[in-house]
Amino acid sequence: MFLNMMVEVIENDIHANDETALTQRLRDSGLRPTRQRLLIAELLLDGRHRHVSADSLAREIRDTGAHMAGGTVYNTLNQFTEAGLLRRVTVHNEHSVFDTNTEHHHHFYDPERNQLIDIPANAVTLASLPGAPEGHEIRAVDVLIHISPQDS
Amino acid sequence: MFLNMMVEVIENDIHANDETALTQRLRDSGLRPTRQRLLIAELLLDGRHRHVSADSLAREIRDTGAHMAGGTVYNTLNQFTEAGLLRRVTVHNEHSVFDTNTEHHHHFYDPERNQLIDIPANAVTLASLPGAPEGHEIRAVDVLIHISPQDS
DNA sequence: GGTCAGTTTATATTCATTCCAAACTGCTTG
DNA sequence: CAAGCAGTTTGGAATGAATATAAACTGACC
Repeated sequence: MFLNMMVEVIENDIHANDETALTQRLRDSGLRPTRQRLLIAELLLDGRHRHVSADSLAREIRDTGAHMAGGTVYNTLNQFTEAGLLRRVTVHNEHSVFDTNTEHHHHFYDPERNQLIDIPANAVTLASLPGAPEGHEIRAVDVLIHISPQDS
Repeated sequence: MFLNMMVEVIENDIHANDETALTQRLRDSGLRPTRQRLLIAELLLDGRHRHVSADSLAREIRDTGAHMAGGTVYNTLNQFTEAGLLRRVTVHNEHSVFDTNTEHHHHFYDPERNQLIDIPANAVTLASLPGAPEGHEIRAVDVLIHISPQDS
């Protein structure tokens, strides 16, 4: 009992700063700092820049020894994204739209109508691009401009 | 019977040029000009620039009165894309990756490893962008640079 | 016309994601 | 600090896009 207590104190000590900081951060974002949100925050919001999918994160959580429902992982990621704690990136992947315009060009994306609008390639000028990583070459450059109804 | 024949001849006449042109185009792309591929080609490869999803195309096909298996629509779209007759565009949608870097930045995408690599925003210079359509404003600009192993 | 590789078909399957109702838990209030 | 409630989590079912599969079909070549 005594031992137990001590352990708890120590644990509190170790995590005290991190946890209260993260707790505050969640609160500031309007999210109740629950056990599962804190765990995900600990894993993702440590300042390192990386890319996770719902699946890879779920695996990471399992590796932690914790259990979390799949839906919660999705919900949390979405909430964090909405709160600006994460950013959603889209990859050339399933759920595609096919363009009969095979010339090089770009797109506006209007999420309201789920609609794409062509932008001629020459309307976007890329003044500089980074070189591709060692041993790779650039195949294509896609610019997707997200638009939304103007704030009034 | 006679009437029937005439109708057929007329139909042949009307479509003769289009069909042989499209037939040729498919052949040139290494695709056997089957009934279903020709129908999709007729719908999509008429020079108009538009965006279709597998689903919207399937609906269009149904509206034509023709029947086509869902899988064939997917297969054909993929084959056309591979042949360069169409272009695949990805939209901010399901199947996402979450980025712990919420600063504005861009990505390399390496399809071999299905991996994203960050590009700092300042490594990409957008010299000019088109204005957003009437009543809309630009929310975000995502640049996705597709890379592949260097040709040797 | 017969043959066969290439296609199409219908169906089953996969996989990411969302939905749902019931159980649970942080927070506030008395 | 107990009670209650809104907000969360849970597990499982549902959805929906896309692919896989095996059997039937068809375009092209002899």
